[in-house]
Amino acid sequence: MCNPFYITTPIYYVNARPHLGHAYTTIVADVAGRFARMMDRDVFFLTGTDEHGDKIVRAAKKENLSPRIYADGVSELFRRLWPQLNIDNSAFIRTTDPAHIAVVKQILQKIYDAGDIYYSEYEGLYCFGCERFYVDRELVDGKCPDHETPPEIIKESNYFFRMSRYQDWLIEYIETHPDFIRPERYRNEVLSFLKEPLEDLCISRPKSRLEWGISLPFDDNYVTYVWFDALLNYVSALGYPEGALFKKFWPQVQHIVAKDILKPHGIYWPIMLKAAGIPIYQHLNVHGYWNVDQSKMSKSLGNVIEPLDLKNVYGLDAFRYFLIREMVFGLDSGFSETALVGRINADLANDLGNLFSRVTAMAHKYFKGVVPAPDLHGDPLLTQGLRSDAAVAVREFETGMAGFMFHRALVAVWEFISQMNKYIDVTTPWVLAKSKSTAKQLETVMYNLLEGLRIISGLIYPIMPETAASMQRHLGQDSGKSFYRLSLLSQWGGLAAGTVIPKSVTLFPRIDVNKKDDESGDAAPPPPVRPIFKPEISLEEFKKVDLRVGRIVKAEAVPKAKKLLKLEVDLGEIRTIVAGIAGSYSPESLVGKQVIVLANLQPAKLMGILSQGMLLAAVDDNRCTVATLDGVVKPGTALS
RNA sequence: GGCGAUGUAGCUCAGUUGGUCAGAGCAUGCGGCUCAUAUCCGCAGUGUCCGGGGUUCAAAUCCCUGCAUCGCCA
Repeated sequence: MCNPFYITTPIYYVNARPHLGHAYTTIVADVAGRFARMMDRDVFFLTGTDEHGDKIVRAAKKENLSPRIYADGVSELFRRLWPQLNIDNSAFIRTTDPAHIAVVKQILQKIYDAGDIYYSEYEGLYCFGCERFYVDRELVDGKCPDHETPPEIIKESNYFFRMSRYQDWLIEYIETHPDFIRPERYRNEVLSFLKEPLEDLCISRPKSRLEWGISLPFDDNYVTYVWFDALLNYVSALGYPEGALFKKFWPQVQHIVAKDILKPHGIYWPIMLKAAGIPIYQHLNVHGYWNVDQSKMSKSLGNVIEPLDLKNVYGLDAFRYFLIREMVFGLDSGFSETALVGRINADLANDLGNLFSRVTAMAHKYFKGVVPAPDLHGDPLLTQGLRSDAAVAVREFETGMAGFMFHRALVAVWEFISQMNKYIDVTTPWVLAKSKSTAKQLETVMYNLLEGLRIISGLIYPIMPETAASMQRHLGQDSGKSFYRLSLLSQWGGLAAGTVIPKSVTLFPRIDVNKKDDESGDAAPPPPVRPIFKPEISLEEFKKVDLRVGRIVKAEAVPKAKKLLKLEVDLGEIRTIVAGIAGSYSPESLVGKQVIVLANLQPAKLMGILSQGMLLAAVDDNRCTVATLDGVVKPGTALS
């Protein structure tokens, strides 16, 4: 195979858990990737997670985790979601991967050496509470909107990427490549933004403010601005600059993003590529938002419905179909259970499912499940009718898919499904079956219908891969083969006469809307918020942790420290432990308490005191509770 | 505040260069068929094409203006 095709989703920022928007983008990428396989192209499909930056540090702090552990946990949530959505990605990149970090440094150095990065001092309004700069218009009455305190003017030096130098180049590039950014509305948005002078991009953060990032190769006092780091994943994942994947797939790349990150992808990214001497990507495909209408969600799952949970209720293929069919790529769409059920009943159950069921049932009734041979010399109305309709459907499907107008591709398929239903009505196989004299016509009609189903099953493959395979099996085909290749679908007559087809099947059960309403009478408890767990470890790894029972024998406040207490704890031997629990415990209340101590933690100095271990405690909204035991045991007893 | 987009049947939306352009799907009503998941097929609608003004023989389609919603920018 040649003709490489590279498709990407954005790497998702791990400050939030996966939601419908992430799922949509990734399903679209999956659909585009599977379509490329239909075209016999060699596909590389990349997704992953973006993990650096101060928002991650803050999100981690909220959960009382280190940025690394926190990012590991959320990244894992994404990684585990994709198989549930039948996402066929080739790789999953993380910006914390060492290989990615190395590429970022390499490219930064290259751009720096070329003179497109410079060092400069500037002044800004900084809120120490938020640990970030604000511009005037973000302030409320001159105060930070979160902390309601006036920000301070501070000076800071940083590195800047000379984007302004490439402004005219980019404008010209977009104008000479009309569908570089599509749909057109987003291209216009970028162009209108570029009418104003482009400011250089600050691409560093001093480590005094932020440590969670990739160090600049030419100044170790700074880390890289998260967008500059993140965008480079698209090339680092391919092993830039010498990797075989990079050489094969770049720049045959289609990026897919939601409209909120148009600017980084439409402006920063092409300029970064240009500055780094890398060929520019093919297309940026921008989609809109899903507005979730909670009022049109049934309450049977709880008060607030996660749209993603509906895939478990109604089936994954139906869910994928709905997302691809309902949203006009580029525009916003409404998401509701009502709309989902409407699509399932009308399009999937009534039109496609029922068509499949009635045709295969007739094949059994009239031919004992053996595909008859068509009579090619009969009435052209019978022999040719569906043939040209199928050709039109395949052609329009291809145009729609290739142009990222997925809903139009599906409309074309459903037009053909409708023509199939009409064909049955016109040819009336049940009448033909009554007389021996019309046996040939019946054979032709049934062959054409079964052949039409074969083509439909191939066309729906990228959107509903499971249903496509199921249809193939029920047409007596080997569903493991690449039946979805467009070259096979554009040719009529691929189904062999004599093929034995299995019993009829219900592809999509109809959903009884009234029944659904009855069930939703009582409000169920809200679904629990699933916590973020750290990545799995082995028992061996856990055994490295030495937990002991300790008894606090002495406790005193540490001078000048708000939160710290100095404890002496009996673990069989007396240890000094400094614990940050003064906000919740007075020293005297602790003496005599039985606690759990991490005994083999590397000692650390806190306020000049060497702490030889750590108390286990649960922290909830800044209040902390020390872990104790259910009964009294000897100090120094190990926990396991 | 600047720029731009959108405003078409109950709902979701098509309508390329002004002249069968007043449409599709869903929902509604009626009729037909019985192979099929009470499914399918046919028929029927209803619309001040956001309001107002203008250009033209002719405007949903072009221009101006107002309103509403949304987006980007400041």
